[in-house]
Amino acid sequence: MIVDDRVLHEDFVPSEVVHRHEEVNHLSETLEPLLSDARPETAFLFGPTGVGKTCIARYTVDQLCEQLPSVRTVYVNCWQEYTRFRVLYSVLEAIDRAFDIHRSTPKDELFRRLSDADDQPIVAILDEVDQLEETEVLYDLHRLPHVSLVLIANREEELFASFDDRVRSRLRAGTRVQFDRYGTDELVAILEERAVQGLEPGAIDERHLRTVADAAAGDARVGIGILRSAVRRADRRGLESVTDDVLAESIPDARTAIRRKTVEQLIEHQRVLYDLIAEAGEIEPGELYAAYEAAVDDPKTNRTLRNYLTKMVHYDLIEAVGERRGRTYRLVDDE
DNA sequence: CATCCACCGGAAGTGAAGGGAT
DNA sequence: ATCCCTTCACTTCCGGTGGATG
Repeated sequence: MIVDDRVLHEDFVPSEVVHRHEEVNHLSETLEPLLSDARPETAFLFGPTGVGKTCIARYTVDQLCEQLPSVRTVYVNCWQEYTRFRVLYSVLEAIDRAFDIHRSTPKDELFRRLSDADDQPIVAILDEVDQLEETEVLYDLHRLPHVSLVLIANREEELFASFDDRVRSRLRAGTRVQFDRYGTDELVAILEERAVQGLEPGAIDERHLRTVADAAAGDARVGIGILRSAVRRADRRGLESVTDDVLAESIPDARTAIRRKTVEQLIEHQRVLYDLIAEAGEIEPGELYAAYEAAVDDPKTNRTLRNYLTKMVHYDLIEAVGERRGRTYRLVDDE
């Protein structure tokens, strides 16, 4: 049933964009000055998850590369690379200037090397930039005339709130591209395109795609996840095409899969906290700390737990209700 | 109303790990 | 082999805040 597995992967970049022409144009206009050797403004892509921000950024930058092969491009996911060092390192790595750089290399050396590498323009896509812990690195990159930035985040206000003053004032100018939730029809078209490219003809019909799109509620990532899960399930059962039954089983499956993936990224002690909160439903900090200390062999300090908890709130896994005294923690409910 | 005090989170310090220089 | 330097996860210390308590 599956012809090309990659197409059903969420970070696949299609060769043709189904919707979002307007957004693509807006972004490519912003980057256009590069063609005449000028420096583009910083571009911001805002919108909820699964609306194609990452995909459109990569697609547009790829297109630019075809017109202008000399431009170097970097994609950095700030969820993983959240320190100044790691971001700078990722950029250097992408332009092949990362040789003999290691932990003991001072950060300023990384920056110096990057500013020396000004023979070719660099376009850096920083995804999930609101996860960045050392936002000064944006100031660093912005200072370099040969580096252009494409910054991706969920909400503008929250992103700017996390910046320090210097970064905020430098980046206030810049182009904003807003992405809205897909409608069902748009999502069906996107899924159809993937099905055409990745599946055997007739593997899934339009009616089922519509069901998938409805269940995904405007989130293409969830939609593609459901599609992938349904097709695999049907394949395992030796079916020729996706049926109602298979689809019904795949929907809840794919919905929790994304969260599960995030939970898996947590380190052991964070997961203990997560499980304790899940078990209690809702729990006060004092009680949570006590339960944690009882649950593990070598407990971390209270302060470290608070760091873990704020991180997990950031990841949208748990939610803190109330302020200071009287606060409780609970899991984020799945609408 | 005054005073606790549970909790939050910033700042600075510690020590392990990794690697260069000598 | 030794010393020195870095980053990074964690700890120690502490000031601020506002609901709880009498």
